[in-house]
Amino acid sequence: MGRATMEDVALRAGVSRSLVSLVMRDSPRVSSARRAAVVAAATELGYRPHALARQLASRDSTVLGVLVSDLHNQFFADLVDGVDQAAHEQGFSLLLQTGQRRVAREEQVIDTLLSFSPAGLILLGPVVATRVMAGAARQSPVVAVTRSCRHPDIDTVTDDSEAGARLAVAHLAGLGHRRIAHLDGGNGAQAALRRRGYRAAMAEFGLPPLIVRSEYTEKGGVLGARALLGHAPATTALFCANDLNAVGAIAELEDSGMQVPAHMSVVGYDNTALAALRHVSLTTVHQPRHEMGRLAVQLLLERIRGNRETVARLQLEPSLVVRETTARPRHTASSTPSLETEVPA
Amino acid sequence: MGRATMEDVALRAGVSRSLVSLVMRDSPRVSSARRAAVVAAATELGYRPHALARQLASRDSTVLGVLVSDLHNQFFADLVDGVDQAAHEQGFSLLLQTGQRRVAREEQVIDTLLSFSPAGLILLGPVVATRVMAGAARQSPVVAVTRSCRHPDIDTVTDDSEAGARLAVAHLAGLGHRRIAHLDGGNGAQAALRRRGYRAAMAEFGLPPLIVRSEYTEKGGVLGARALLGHAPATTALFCANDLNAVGAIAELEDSGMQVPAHMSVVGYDNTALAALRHVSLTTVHQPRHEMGRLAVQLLLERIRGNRETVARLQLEPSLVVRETTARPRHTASSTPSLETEVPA
DNA sequence: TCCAAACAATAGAGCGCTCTAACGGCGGCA
DNA sequence: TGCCGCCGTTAGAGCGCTCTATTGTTTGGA
Repeated sequence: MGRATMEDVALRAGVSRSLVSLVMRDSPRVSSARRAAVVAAATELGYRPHALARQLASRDSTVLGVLVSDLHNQFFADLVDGVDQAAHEQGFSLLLQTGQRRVAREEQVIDTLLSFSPAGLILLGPVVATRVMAGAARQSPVVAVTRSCRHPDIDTVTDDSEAGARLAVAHLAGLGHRRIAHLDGGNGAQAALRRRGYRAAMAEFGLPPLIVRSEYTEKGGVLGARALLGHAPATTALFCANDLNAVGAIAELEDSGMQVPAHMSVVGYDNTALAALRHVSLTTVHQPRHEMGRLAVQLLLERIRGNRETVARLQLEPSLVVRETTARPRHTASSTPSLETEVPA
Repeated sequence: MGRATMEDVALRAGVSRSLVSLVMRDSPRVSSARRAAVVAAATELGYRPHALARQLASRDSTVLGVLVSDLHNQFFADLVDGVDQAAHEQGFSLLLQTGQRRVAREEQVIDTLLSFSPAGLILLGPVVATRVMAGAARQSPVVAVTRSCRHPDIDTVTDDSEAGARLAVAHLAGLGHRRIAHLDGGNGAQAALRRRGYRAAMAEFGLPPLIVRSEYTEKGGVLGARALLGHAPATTALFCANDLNAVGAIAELEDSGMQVPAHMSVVGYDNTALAALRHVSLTTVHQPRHEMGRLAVQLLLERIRGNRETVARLQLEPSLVVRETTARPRHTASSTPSLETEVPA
């Protein structure tokens, strides 16, 4: 397998190794004659620069370390995709490992990633302690995505989940709903913010909040909806922790003979491909995850290239995507005329 | 950021660099006294071996290059997850890039991955020409997943898609269906095999085949179902290219007033998380993708460790997962009694 | 005609590690 | 007592590249 080295190319082209190096790096100060000779020799030998050796010698890396919480979750897969595309455009490669939502494993992964001295580190939905991230930040720039964190050395990219929750509540209230419950995301990332946004929005509309403990999974949605039907059967609308949770809730509602949206309106969060499926057609809050991945890379590059020293905390605006799981409540015509003026079309 | 080197540790521990190297590699022939001193010095300095330098010097890599076709597709995300777990267990890291289903990009990605001289290359659903894979195989062991390929240097992991197609048809025929159509996967990986399996199985049951050109996407399912309803409205069962395709088909069927499975039974392929959603509850053919990812790593390690010289072509047996989108046809009771004997329960 | 400046090319010292060969010191054996 | 072999340790030569400093070689201006 012994691949050709720079030395081989130099020998064949009748020049020094240094000259080959210059050609490989597209230096302008090489005569076109020599350049041609080197290029010819290189292609003849099938030469390809050795990335590791290059990075060792030049001590700047073209690798970005990526820790992703969980690839089973479509949301993170999309984030990785955004990261990959942006990195690819800038000539970077990804060294990727999954953390499986376990703290110990994440710590180990961060350690491994750092041992490659990457140009930067991107943490997608990390659950590890801020202290650990800060430790990593002393070796290499770090960006955390979907995880707010106040450390001055760690850039973050998140969506404004409070605003997102408000969008959902406002939409439902605008349709005339008054009993709007929230199946929350438990201890998951951003769950606290969505809860807070929900509470604030409900207060704003003068409605009583009702939060059911749940989590970011389909099963969580099933159980949450079941609990809700038991405790508060009069509820007419549901704001779910995320799309997966919403789909679970819908399944449970339908199993108990209710129709969505006729008997219950449901809103999800994330606007994953799942929500967009015609068979599901879920009204949801859009989080621009592809864009978030791209931005994470951009922030990293700013640090790598020394264009920025101060911390960056990007918060993207979510938007509402109305599909077919939300509608006016059925029997509340008498209580909603005042709101109708706000909903022209 | 200047991190500690082996030299620093050696100096601090009062030993040679070579000795530190031995300790870092857990060599047995180091006195426990010196070992302790080195370990102490290393932790004090926060020393971490430099993976790149190590690989350059020892010329064996702990990195596996991974080309993944498309992370948006849950199927591939799951494959990557399996690969990641197996690799992690064996102390390998993944260098990952996506090919976006484009040949040119895949070629470029393979080139980039090789420039890191990885221990091996895993191609998940590649669309690139066999010739290119063979070229890569001269630099490093290569395993292709979900892509059969006859080259003697390229190991493969696939499912037996012909058998999978047969499972689907046998299930539907067993329920009493006679007009079973297939929305195919076009030029996609394994699509030709599923077509062939479908044809063979239909022939086996003495049924007339009907193949509608489609693709591995939701939209393909929508369009395919529409075309089917136009051309062959008497069809009572549908075997779809994959789950995504099936979900699209179901949406279209429901939009045209049909009920699944009352008016049309639908079977998918892959058994992705999507199919398992209670709201979808799709009968489908299970492909053990997590396992396939693990096996890919295992094959690579066999080559890397020199335990095998001959080509390996693993073909996994798919299995049928019956859920709620398949049932007996409605009005064909008179034509099916002969089949009922085959379906005891 | 001469020298400075500009340009092309190269030598050689690393980058942080591994690994072979060799070293010194010790105990065991004749 | 002398020699051999073993063990723990180390020197030093790379791995394939980058990059600074330096050497030649032209060119242009005075």
